[in-house]
Amino acid sequence: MARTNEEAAELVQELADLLSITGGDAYRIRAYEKAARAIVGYPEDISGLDVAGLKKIPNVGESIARKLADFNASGTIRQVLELRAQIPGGVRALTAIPTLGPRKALAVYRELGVSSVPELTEAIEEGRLRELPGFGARTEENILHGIRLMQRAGDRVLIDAAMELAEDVVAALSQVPGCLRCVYAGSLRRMRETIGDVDVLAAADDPGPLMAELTALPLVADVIAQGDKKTSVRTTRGVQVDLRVVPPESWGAALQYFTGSKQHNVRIREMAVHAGLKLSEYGLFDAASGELIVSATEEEVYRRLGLPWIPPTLREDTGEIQAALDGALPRLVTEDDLRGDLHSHTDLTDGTASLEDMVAAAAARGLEYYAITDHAPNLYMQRMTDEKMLAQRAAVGALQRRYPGMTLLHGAELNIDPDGGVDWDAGFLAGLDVCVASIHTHFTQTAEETTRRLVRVCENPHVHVIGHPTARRLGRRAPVQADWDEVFRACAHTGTALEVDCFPERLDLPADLIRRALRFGVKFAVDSDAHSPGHFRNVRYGVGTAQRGWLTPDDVINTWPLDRLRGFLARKASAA
DNA sequence: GCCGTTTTCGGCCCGACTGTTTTCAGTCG
Repeated sequence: MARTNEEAAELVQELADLLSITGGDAYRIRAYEKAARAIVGYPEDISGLDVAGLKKIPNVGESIARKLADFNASGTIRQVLELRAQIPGGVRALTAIPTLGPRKALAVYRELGVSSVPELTEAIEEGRLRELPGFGARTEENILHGIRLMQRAGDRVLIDAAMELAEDVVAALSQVPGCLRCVYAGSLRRMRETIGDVDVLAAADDPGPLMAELTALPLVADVIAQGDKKTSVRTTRGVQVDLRVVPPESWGAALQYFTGSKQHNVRIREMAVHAGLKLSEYGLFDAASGELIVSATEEEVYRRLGLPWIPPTLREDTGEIQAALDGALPRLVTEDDLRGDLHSHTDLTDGTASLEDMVAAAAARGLEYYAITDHAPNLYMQRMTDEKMLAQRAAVGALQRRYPGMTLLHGAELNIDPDGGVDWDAGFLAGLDVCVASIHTHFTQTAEETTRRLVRVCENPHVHVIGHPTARRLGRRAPVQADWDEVFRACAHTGTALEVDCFPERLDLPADLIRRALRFGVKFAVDSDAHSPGHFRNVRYGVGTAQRGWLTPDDVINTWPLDRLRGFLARKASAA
């Protein structure tokens, strides 16, 4: 169901992008963008809605509702097709390059005929770009830097896109008669933040029908390879899907093998060799006799090697095997462990849902406590004021009466200024239950400056959580540079938690830094940063990242009972 | 194009920063 909304939202967003290139009214473009975000976040599947139902989506009025009805009927939007005919798709792709927006994209297309990233790179290398009015050497340099940033993400896709694709494929294949089991494996099962290709594993005595079903899926653009054991396809969005079909008795060994990582498997196979065994995707065998020992479940395979089952999110050969041998594997935090959420937005700032709808959705998640933390005034575009904040506090208080089972917390997402200060003074901040503070500007300070900035904000007695600490956006913006050990030391010392932001393009703090911070005794908050109810779906990815950072429930303050959490929040203020 | 305790028109996401310019356009959050 999520996909319908996302496909529709993508078309509306494309409409906004194309209009911004052709030069439409800015407010109209913004209206499309707002609607697109609201559609993604809308909890209901829009495919079953008529015009009247569609108009209930925030920021969707008569005109966009009719376009969505058009989409429901035909799978596309007529105006999008018309605009695509005027502007090549490659030109829109150019606007994905950081520092290159719609106006510059149109200029290079009109003046130089450039309509793809490779053509743009070539034009820059030939020095043709700097000839255009409004362009110069620095512009060329910045664009090249932006292209490199994009290419570092390479052909990998964000985890949510890969996950939705994998779940669709698994659902389709599971329906095939003779399919005994079907799951996704590979880096997706390990919850890597970006995914190169999607690995799907199935068990069946006869692979034929499964291979046929995969190649016949509507999302398949072309078939790369097709055989008895393995079939590879590329989807219409350019993602490769590999399907492996194994006999049912090999299931455990195959799942272990295709989950990886490669490095983890190398170590595990070495252990097998030392024990006089041989491990392959078909099972664990006696090396001498070739006799099958175990293969049905992952647990059996690990156990026969003297190991407990190792969670997929830890299988990176970064110490998990030794920990398993020592009986010291962490009890990883799960989505079920989360009692609360400490970072979310409403339409008072840049969220797309009302306070009432966000709180209702939080209650539906079964949360015991939920913090509303809209943006603070220094992020000027959000137009927050003291008055709005106080009015929201009153509204939260009134709403609390309707939710006896869930405690509402009122807070804010503060902006960390270049020196480590925040939006409000101590007096105003003292009236808030919880404060997240985040970097939203000045991303290119030196490491020394950013370190000082973050340490200083930790020392603020009213700041409880540092939001998306590296401020990275995968494929869009590099992380800020800092002496992280110094920051972690300050967090531990001051009792400031670090956020694990669940947005797929953030997943910030990243797993490797989480693990490093853990050594300093830092606590964490796994937060949705939801701007609409639909964003609560992202929590699984943040939990995956937390697991990759080896976090246990005790490390994550929003798994704690409310009393313990309040103690953590209060200790900071009382230290002032 | 959306929205409305400012209600069917006239607001709406404003200000900083960068790089290119001699006064401002484009991009970003």
